[in-house]
This record gives sequence, structure tokens and C-alpha cells, in this order.
Amino acid sequence: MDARKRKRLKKAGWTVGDVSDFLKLTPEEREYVELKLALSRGLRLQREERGLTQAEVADRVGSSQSRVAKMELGDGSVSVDLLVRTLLKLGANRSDVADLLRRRGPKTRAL
Amino acid sequence: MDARKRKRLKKAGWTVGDVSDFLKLTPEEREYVELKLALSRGLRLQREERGLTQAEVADRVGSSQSRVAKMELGDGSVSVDLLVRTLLKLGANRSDVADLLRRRGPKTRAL
DNA sequence: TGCGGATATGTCAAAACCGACATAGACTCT
DNA sequence: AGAGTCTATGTCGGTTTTGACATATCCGCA
Repeated sequence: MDARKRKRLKKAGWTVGDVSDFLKLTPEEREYVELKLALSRGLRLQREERGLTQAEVADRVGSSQSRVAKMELGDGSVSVDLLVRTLLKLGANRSDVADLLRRRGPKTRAL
Repeated sequence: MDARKRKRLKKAGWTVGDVSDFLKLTPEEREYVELKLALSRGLRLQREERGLTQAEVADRVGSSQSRVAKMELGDGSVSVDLLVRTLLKLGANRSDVADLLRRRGPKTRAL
């Protein structure tokens, strides 16, 4: 990859690693990852809006701080199922979840 | 989020039992069930639009006919995760999934 | 009525997931 | 620097989910 392009991308919020990693995924895999990250971001936003800690959220939804951290990071050990159930327990409804799915992540906006 | 409770709701059509069960669910549980049913219906529609059998879909997404049947029925043993991954493998994207989530089911419209 | 293709239901071993715990890192105070 | 608070990471035993298989039920159609 061209050095100038790399520099430009970095400035725009990209890292070179992210891009090449991305390109290794099949379309379905990429959609799946992004879908999950959209829910992750939504969860973190919900929590921050309410000024809660991860431990408090964990309490509220019957989980643990470490798992909430993993949820917000889109960790591989977290299923879409868990993310959805957690969001619903925090008061979201189907339509809220649908909204989150539509939202693009900050890193992919530049595409 | 007990799977037994969900399972009791999977029967098609209106019966007195189903309705009273419905009223026993917490809001989160109901949202979860409906969200899942929305994806189930979406999957069946996708399949029927393409004129495929459950066995063919199973093949295409690396599963089995019986599991596809369960997916389309919103069976308690099927996770939202599996439904989403299956839809994506059939060519849907995040936005398509979001559309499905928003759609109300024919059975709940009468409420 | 009986056949054949499609869908539904039940079960199970293997894989994936989950809550919990320990611990490390990041950050802010004093 | 040390203590306190919050978030990130690694691991693990118990639970849930999954593909596969067997079998049953449904639905035309001859």
C-alpha cells in the first residue's frame, strides 16, 4: 500500500491493520461483525447516557462487570443474542434495536 | 429468560392459553419473543420468495433441515444469533435485518 | 387409498456461550 | 507514591445452542 494513502487514511481515523483485516472477511462475516459492533456501541452509549458503571449495568441485567466490558467491546465470546437481551433489559424495544443496527460505526464512515 | 416459557408461545394461531401466557411476560421478554418471531418470519419469507426448500437453505448456510424448520418456527432452542447469521448468509445486510425487526407480526396486530 | 416431497418434532454429543472470579491496566485524587 | 474507582483481559466450570439424525405429520396427486 502506498505510503501517501496510508498516511491519509490514518489521519481519517483508520489504522492500516484494520483495513487489511477487514478485507479478509467474507461479506456475510463483515456484516455480522459490524452488526455486532453496532449493538456494542449502542449498549455503551445507553450506559453512558445514564451515567452508570459497567458493574451497575451488570447488576441490573444479572451479569458481571467483565461480561459487560466484553459486550461493549464486541468480544468474540459475546453473542448477538446476549447483546439484544441486555439492551432490552435496559429498556430498549425492537425499534430501538433496529435503529442501532442501521447506524454506521465511526471507522467505516469514511468508506 | 426461560426457554420453557418461550417454547410455550411458539404455537401458531390464537388460543386462549397463548393470550394469557402473553400477559404473564415481562416487557423485555415480550420484546424478545416478538423480535425473534420477526426474524423467523423474515427468514421464511426470504426462503419462499426464492422458491427454496428448507433442505436447500440448510445446505446453503451449513445447517440441517430440522434446524431451519425450528428457525422458521421461532423455536426456543434457536438463538437470535443463529437467525441473524442465517439471514446474512442468505444475502441480507444489516439494514435488511433492521427492517425485519421493525415489522409487526400478523398475530400481534390485533392487540 | 397410497406415494413422494416437504415440513415439523424429538433427541443427543459436540461446540459455543455465559457468569463468575482473579487480575491487570488506566485514570484521578491527595 | 499509594489508594480508590472504573474498565479490560484471561480463565474456567456449568449451561445453552447447534448440526445431525430419526421419525412423524402434512399435503397434494395419481
